[in-house]
Amino acid sequence: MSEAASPTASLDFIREMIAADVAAQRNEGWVITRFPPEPNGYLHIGHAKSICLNFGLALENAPQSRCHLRFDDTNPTKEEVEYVDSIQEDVRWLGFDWGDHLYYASDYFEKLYGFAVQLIDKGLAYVDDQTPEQMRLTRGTLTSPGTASPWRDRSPAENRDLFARMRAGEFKEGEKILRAKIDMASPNMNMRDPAIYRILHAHHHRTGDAWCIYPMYDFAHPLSDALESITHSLCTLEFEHHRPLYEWLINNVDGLPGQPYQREFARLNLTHTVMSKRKLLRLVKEGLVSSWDDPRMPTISGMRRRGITPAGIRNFCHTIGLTKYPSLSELGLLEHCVREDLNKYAQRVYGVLRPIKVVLTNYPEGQVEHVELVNNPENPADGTRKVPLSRELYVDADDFMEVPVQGFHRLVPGGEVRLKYAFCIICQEIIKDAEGNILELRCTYDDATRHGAKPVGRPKVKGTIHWVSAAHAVDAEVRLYETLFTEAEPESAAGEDGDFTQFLNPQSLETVIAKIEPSVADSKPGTHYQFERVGYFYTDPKDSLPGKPVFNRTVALKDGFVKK
RNA sequence: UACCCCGUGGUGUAAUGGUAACACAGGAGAUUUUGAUUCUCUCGUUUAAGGUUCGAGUCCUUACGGGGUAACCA
Repeated sequence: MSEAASPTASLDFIREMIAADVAAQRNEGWVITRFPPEPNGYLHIGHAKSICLNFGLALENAPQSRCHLRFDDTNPTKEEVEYVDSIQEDVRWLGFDWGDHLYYASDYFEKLYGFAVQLIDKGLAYVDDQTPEQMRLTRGTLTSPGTASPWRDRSPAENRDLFARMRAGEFKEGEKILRAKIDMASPNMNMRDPAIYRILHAHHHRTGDAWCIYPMYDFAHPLSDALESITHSLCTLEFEHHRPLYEWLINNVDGLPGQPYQREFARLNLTHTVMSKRKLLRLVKEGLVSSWDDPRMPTISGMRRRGITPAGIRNFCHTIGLTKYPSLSELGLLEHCVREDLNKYAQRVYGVLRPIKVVLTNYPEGQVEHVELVNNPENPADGTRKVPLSRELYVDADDFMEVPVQGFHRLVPGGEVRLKYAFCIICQEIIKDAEGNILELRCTYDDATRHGAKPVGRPKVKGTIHWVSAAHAVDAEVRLYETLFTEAEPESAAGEDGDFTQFLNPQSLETVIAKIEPSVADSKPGTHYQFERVGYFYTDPKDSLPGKPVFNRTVALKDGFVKK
């Protein structure tokens, strides 16, 4: 893959560590990583960072490497098959492949149960009868140690019996819990006898009703990693304090096939959006966006629907690097990566977003000619296409100014502009209705300025604009997206008690009926285009129909024209 | 007010004790029948104070700043 680190490029701290492990022949030089989502929601661009890291590592360290996709499905009350499916689709779409290595933590429930019994036998786990409330109270605080549960010193035999009865369904939820016996006075809250198995009389999307006790993340995760012989377990910074517990389990459970270790990196933060599942859910639930795959959402499915490309996302993830610094990346960088990708292959077409009619008064009525346009100047192999041209046209309202500002060199009254690949026109007259709205521009064209012709003694026409033939143009719904939020950091701007939704951008979606050249009328849903001089657009995979196309603006083109 | 992690241009990263570099963004210019692309130039940086050293962004100490942590969530 082009974005893979070249041998000369410097390594981030994770890759450096892994390179050292490989050099030292740790695990015989194997690098086995995993991407371990909980199937309780849709993936977003933050997950993409982790996906690119874990799957990227496998690619970079081939052939002694692989990356597993493992669903961390240990909480049946939150998980659904729908998410299992969408996550797989998203990872594949991003361009990665787990081969045969698709796993579920729930596949290990029996083994995990055995490991818990092992800890009980070693006197390293006990069944606690305290209520969740009592446990919270006796755990202590950030500044004071916790106190031991009265049940902390039950014998292994009693614990084993109780744990078996938990599994058998003899107790109600919250009545009993299995805890690791570590250190109630540890400054690390995670080491204060963490819960490792709880009672949940819930239906699991894969194991059905086979279980009524489920392992906690802190217990299941390291042991699942070990069972899959994962060598490097990479997660985000908020799990840093869980590392001692991760290592405690790896060190205290016997018979593990692998000895993984965990390292943490900073999660992705992006300007002008929110990333937490809870907040994204709120946007969907309150109808502030249309769905999880609303093109304004930072979800993978939303970005896909918007026309953001996998390579664009991968390059973005590569460019932002990997550190422990809690950075905030600019949305503009993602947009740059997407433009850079699309520029290479998106076919150019003409689309007029805000049409103004132009009548060429000296062009023969009823005449139609076909102008040859280049499909992609970046790639001549893409060839050309013919686009009809006639007496009545549409040009973009943005390309006309009745009272031009300084530096504006498009169409102005009495001024000349080039219709790209056709000829130059001069605006002779503005026709308005009673309210003063512009109805049409009456222009004359100059046959001597046809494409390729180099008339001598004429001042160079600075402006070149795109156009469509009015009679031939097709109406298309075009969705123009802006940032979802007006603030770069909506959460911080809202403050502790504030509501981030107050910074929702009222202009984040504008729908217009555009006039597009006829060649894209039957565009296949899911096709990328560059509307010349305007931006990159994507035929909406859900709503676009042949003959009735719908376009989403992926990202606008950079506009070098700044009004003074 | 406990513990852990982190501080390099506006943003994101690099420099592995030896000339602070790259990308994005911003600015200027060239090219251009996309005000795009491409190309050139430019802007601007080691949080602070001590210490170690011939030499510190890098090692040590302290301060300051930012983030994280007290689910039977992951």
